[in-house]
Amino acid sequence: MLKFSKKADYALLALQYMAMVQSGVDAAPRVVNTKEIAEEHRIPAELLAKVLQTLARHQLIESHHNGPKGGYALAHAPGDITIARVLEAIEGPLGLTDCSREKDDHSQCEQMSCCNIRTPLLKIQDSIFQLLSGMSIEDMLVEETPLIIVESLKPQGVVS
Amino acid sequence: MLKFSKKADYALLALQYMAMVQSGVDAAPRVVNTKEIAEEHRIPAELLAKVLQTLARHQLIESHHNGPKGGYALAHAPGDITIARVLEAIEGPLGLTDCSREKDDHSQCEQMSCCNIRTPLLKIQDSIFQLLSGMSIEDMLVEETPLIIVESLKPQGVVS
DNA sequence: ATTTTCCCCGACGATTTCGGTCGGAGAACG
DNA sequence: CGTTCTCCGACCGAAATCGTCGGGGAAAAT
Repeated sequence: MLKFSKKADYALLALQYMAMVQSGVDAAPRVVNTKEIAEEHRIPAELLAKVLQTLARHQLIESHHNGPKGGYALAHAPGDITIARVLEAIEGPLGLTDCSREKDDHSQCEQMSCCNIRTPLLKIQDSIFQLLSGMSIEDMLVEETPLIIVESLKPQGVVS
Repeated sequence: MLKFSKKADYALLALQYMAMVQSGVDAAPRVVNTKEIAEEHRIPAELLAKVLQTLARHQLIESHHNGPKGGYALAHAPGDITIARVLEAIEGPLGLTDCSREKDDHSQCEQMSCCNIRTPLLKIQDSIFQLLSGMSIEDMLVEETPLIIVESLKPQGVVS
């Protein structure tokens, strides 16, 4: 039902927390560890650990494995970490249809050479991607979140 | 990765085909059967049958079980069948987070009473819903699909 | 009237993904 | 030097999904 996975939820939760810590009173690059985030949000620590290392592998956060004082820190400014990037890091390249990112092999969509819904779906997909790229971790820090309006216009020349 | 299920794809394919048939030369309420759609799009007939049953149960199409001349027909005008309705019929109520449609029982999100990302995610969810509600089966009939632009503005009083 | 063809509904099995858990390597601190 | 803490990769069960099959009812065609 077009739902985020729990890993994606945990990733956003963790990133928001890390941004909140870093943008707080102490601007120093304080490092937070997995356990702290897990206890703060009441989520299983082991799973969060895996999520965080995935984020680290995709360069969204930096891992400081310095023993007991180790942990993670944001690799970029909160405004540069968009939700689209987070989702792509966690759940792979996002796309509504299977025939979105397939240019090398024409395996699946050969069945749909007669596919009439491809183009409009790609339009929607682009719009969603644009939407997710327009919001970043920084926008999750303030209480009053930014407003996003979606305007749908049909340029079919039907100027009423 | 924010992907449609195959059943949803099949549903959209079938609805577009039915609309195309009905809006074609013969405006008569011609009835198409499952086998015809399945062969036209090279998809397994049994699964498509189940999808069509679901769509009929949700009043999106009407079933005419009239023996060999039976089949399905759209229950509404193509412009009234939005993608959001189709998705909700196939995959249940759509929502990005688990805590979207829960007002009676506060089971899950009790863990996230300290959830700071809820509000912005709900905003995104509303935008996506608005997006999916803005496009209908009718928009999938024309070659040049309508354009959907997403505008993200941040009314934080920062009038630069 | 019989047969065929269609819609309808349930149950079943296989495959993939998701959620969750475990033990191992490396670095700081006592 | 050993303990403790961290990150890291591999592993496993549970669950949803995709696809299939068979039974039943009703209307048209034969």
